[in-house]
Order: sequence, then C-alpha cells, then structure tokens
Amino acid sequence: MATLPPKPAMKDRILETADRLFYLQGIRAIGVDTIAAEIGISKRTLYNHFPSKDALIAAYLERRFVPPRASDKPPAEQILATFDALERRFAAKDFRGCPFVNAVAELGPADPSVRRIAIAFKESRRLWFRDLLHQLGATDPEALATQLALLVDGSIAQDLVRNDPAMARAAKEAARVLLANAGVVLDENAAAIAKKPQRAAK
Amino acid sequence: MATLPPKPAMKDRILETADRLFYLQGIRAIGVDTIAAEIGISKRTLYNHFPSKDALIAAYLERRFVPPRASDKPPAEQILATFDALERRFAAKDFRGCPFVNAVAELGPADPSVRRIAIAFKESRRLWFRDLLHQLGATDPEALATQLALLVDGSIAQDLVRNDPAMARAAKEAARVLLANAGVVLDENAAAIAKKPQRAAK
DNA sequence: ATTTGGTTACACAGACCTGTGTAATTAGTC
DNA sequence: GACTAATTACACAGGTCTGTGTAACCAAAT
Repeated sequence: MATLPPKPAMKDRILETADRLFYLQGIRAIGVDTIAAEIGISKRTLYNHFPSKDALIAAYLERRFVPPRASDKPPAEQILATFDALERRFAAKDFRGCPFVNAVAELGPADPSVRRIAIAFKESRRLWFRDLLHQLGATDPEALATQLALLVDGSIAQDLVRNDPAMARAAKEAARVLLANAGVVLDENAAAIAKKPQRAAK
Repeated sequence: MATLPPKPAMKDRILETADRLFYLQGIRAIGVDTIAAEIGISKRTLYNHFPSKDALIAAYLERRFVPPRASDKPPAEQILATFDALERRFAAKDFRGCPFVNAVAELGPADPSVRRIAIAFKESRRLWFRDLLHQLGATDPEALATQLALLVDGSIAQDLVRNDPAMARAAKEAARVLLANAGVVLDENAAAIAKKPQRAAK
C-alpha cells in the first residue's frame, strides 16, 4: 500500500544529498550521476526536478543561506557564543570551510550569481554583528562588526587548511579584546549579571 | 657536454602560464590543453616537462610559496605594513584570494599534498609574526601571532567575495588594537622612535 | 654532415561530464 | 478497471579532460 507518502520530498532528498556531496567534496568534483546514484534514483528524475546542474548549485547555496536567528540572550554573549559554535563545527568531522567562500573559489569569477549570494551571506552576518554591537553601545559598531566578521572568516579559512578547532578560540580571544576596546563590558559572569537586574558589581 | 643548459626557459614559461591561469580561473577549470595553447606550444612538450597535471599543480603551489623576507625595518612597522601590502594586492585587478586556501577548497581533502604545502605556508607566516612580536616584547607572541594570521586570512576571504580592499584596512585597525593590548608601543612615528639608539640596536 | 635533443602535429584511447529522448513501469486516484 | 503523474532503465549525443604513441622536424653542436 502506501508505504511512503507519495510526494514527501524527492526534491528535498536530491537537495540534501547534493548539499552533502558538494560541500564535502567540491562542486566541480561531483557530477549529477554521482548524486543520483547516491540517492538511488535515475539521473532523469534529478533532471525532472532541476533543469540543470547550475540550478542545483544555486539551490544548494540558497539552502545554505540561513540568516543568523535572533536570540533573547545578552548581545555580548551572543557575539562570543558565535565563536563557541564555530569551534564546535570545526571539531566536527564533516566541516570543510565556508560553502560560499569555497564556491567562489571553485567557480571563480565566471559565475556572478554565486558571488552575489556569497556577498549577501557575509553581509547578513556583518549586519547581525552590527546590530548587537549597537545594542551594546559599542563605539563604531560598523567598523567593529567588519572586524568581527574578519575573525570569523579568518578562523574558518585557517581551520580549513589546518584542521585546528583552536583557531576558533583564538578568534574569540581577539574578539574579546576588540570588544573591550570598544567599551563593551565583558565579564565571565555576564550571563548571571544580566539575569539579575542588579547593578552591583561582583 | 660539460655545459648542458637545458633551456630552463620553457619550463619556466609553462609554470608561469600555469600559475596565472590556475590562480585566476581555478585549477580544475583549466586543462593542460588550455595552458599549452596559451603559450603556443604543443601539449606533448608540456608533458615532456611535467609528468602529470598533478605535478604541475604541485610545482605551481611550491612556486607560490615565498616565505616572508626579513627586513631591517622596525618590527611593529613590518607587521602593520603587511596589511598595507594586502590592501594594495586587493586593489589589483588580478587578485583572487589565497592560492593555497583556494587549492584546498577546490581539490578537497582528496589531495593531502596540497594541504601539506598550504599548512606550511600558513605556519611560516605565523612564525614570522611570532618572531617579530617576540622582538617587540609583546605578551604571548604565540597567541597574538595566530590572531594576526586570522586577520590576514579573514581579510583575504572577505575580499575574495566582496572585492573590497577596505577589508585590509579593517584588519589593520584590528591588528593595532590587538598589538596595543599586548603592550606593544604603537605610534604613528614609531619608525622615528625606533631609529633613535635605544638599546642593543644594530 | 651526422648525431642529438627538444619540439611539433596529430591521432587516439579511455574516462567522465551534462543533458536529452523514449518507452516501459509503478503507484496513487477517479 | 481506467486515468494520471512520477519514476525508471537505458541509450546516446556532444563535449571535455588527461595522458600516450608516433613520425616528422629543426637547431645546434660534433
């Protein structure tokens, strides 16, 4: 009988598999045959869902574009937690750098659409930093947000070649210094302090 | 027979052309035919000088590996000048990111030799930073050198996607803050100050 | 003038790639 | 059962790629 929902998501399965293979092994290194074979479908089915490999690549990158979600945690914590999350991702076996940077590096300047979405992604993260810094009353949130973005991308690039999650911690330490220099109050117990609306210092 | 100048010109021409094409358009995007055609030689000649494309790729990366040269300028200036040089390179039309990071991103984890040389390059720069920081008496030169390397690679990655030389200036500003925080004296006239016979100067 | 070594033209093998055409097959729906 | 829509197997066109084999060619040194 209906062993499977008729249209659960063939398209999703294709995208999911393409994502994994593209990201881990490179876009140019993976052919559509490989993707179809990995799922166990025919190449024809894949082309029934995506008109071309380029369309699949575009969908892959768009799927990777998840804007940083808002949080109710203290802004300073959110910023620093970014680097903790990075460190966790670095430690994972399947981390292979920033998919957008990699795609630009691979596809080169020939593909402007790839560059467009990569720019959008980088900018969205920069703006996320900027707004948090603004909430914190940092001096020159615009410039500092850019600098934090540099640290994020720098640690990603370094980890890509070195496979060393400590790069995330180094970035975090640098971020701490930059934040302090911008007048942001940084305390190890910042979370606890923020939770208790007291003004008493420790 | 004593002198057999095997015309190094040809091999160099091949390498030079391969370098330009590989770097600007990507290693996978350029075939050996394209390289040979660009020089105006036959593909056979190319294969007479390099046994395989992989060998050519390896030679290309090794050629790109130029360790930072020593200088007699004040260490702090050398460090900051790194970012000025970056900004100049970003502004150039033919800048396309770090060739080592790009190669790792392109060739993926399949090629361990590419990763090896990329690691060596990154480490050589880090050590160059570290030694300068040591001369400057910075606190924890080891950690700070890593952080400066993050800024360098971060600005390169950001410029790769954004095409914005200002990323180098942002990195320089961040570097200034980190240096100051490590106790390094930073003055716009640092050069003049350092020139004055302070202590054991050459 | 003959040997020698690098080079050339060119064909070709063997892969792999994207993308299509087609007819048969399945499964869910009326 | 009949209709519909997705999927399948499979062949194939046309392209690109790496790498090799071969015979001719050219220049300079012997």
